[in-house]
Amino acid sequence: MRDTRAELLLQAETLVRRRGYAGFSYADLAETVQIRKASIHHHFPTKSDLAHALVAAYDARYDAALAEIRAGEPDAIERIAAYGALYLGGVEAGLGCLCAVLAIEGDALPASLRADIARFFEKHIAWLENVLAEGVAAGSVRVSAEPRATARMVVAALEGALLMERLLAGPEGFRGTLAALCDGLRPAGVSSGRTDTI
Amino acid sequence: MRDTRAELLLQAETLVRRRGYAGFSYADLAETVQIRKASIHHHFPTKSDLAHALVAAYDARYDAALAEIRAGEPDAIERIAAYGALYLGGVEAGLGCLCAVLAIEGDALPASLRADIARFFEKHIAWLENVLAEGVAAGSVRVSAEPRATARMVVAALEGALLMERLLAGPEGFRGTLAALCDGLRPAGVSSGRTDTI
DNA sequence: AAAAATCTACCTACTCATTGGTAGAACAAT
DNA sequence: ATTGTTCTACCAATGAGTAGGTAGATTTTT
Repeated sequence: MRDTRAELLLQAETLVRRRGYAGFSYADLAETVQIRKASIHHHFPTKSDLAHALVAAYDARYDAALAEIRAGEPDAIERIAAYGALYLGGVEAGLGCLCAVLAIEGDALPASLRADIARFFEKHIAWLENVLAEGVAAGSVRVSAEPRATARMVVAALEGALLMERLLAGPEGFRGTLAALCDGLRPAGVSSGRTDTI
Repeated sequence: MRDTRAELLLQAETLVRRRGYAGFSYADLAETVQIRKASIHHHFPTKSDLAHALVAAYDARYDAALAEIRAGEPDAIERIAAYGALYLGGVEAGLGCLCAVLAIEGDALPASLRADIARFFEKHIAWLENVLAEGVAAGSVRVSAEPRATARMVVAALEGALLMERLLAGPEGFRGTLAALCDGLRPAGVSSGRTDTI
């Protein structure tokens, strides 16, 4: 037995992340999943239904990952490094962030979808703000501005790096940015852990 | 007399930056410029011709802006703040970065266009690397990793912030990220100029 | 347990608007 | 008179979405 719905979600996600929301069609998806176009409409009546489902699934996966990082990693900088590593998978696979893709086409999207995407980002910012605040309290993080602004900056930097390095230097380039980002948050004098400088 | 070509470039740029490359059509453009669809093809035979012209014009404007910043502003951090302020215009107008938009839809674009976009980003990175290196030499900038990686990080952070804050907190949010970014580059102990903390 | 009704998943075969793009005529400027 | 610009009038292909039907599994009724 084959879970067509899950297969549709999987393939649609990679199509969107590769070519954008407006850049892929039900026909494309039908071909990669080996199903008729009309059958997709059975699972996802409209394209924006599909988009909503994609964001929900993507968001849920990130939720799980964030919780796991929080549970498994005590150090703030390491948490951020682990968070950054989540994006790395996208760079390696040549896929943009689903929500970044949708955010960019925002004006052509239904408002409800835009709200979902906004929530996705806000959630990440809140998570990071928390991580940073704990790190500051523990003395393992040096934040110049308020943690909130720094949290926004971290998400922005990673989203931007994923966007850019997919075209430029690939994983190599992304790792460099991640290292620079983490180094900037470390208290003075402490060197990086990833960029085996020692 | 009316410069139709320039008008087409201007309106096409805002359309792309608002809705994405695949998300706008010659019909849309024709309507906003008040011209027939076929007349656009006279100026830009194919859609990718138009895209190339858009990137070229955009790139040229940034070239000019970067040169002006370099000439008019001696301090490295202030240069970066001024560079960031270029993006702010986009946030205020609700427009994404043209090259970010195109980068995201990369896989659906002609390779030559992708090359143009890559060059755009590389140029910015090189410019920032230079600014940072000079700043380090002058003692006005503290770079933890190599300047090259930090330069990539700065572009990524600004591109990401533009992408994100257009949906979230707008100019307010963007300015926060820019401030956090600049603060992170300042030598220890020196506070921000924008975030009137004092 | 058998029969009837319903549901799920998929199909073929459309609709109809929109897509990028073309051909060739009309108009405008020099 | 020629060149550059815009037009009308198309085209074939593709877009999302619909109509209506079929095979098989499940549930409900008897």
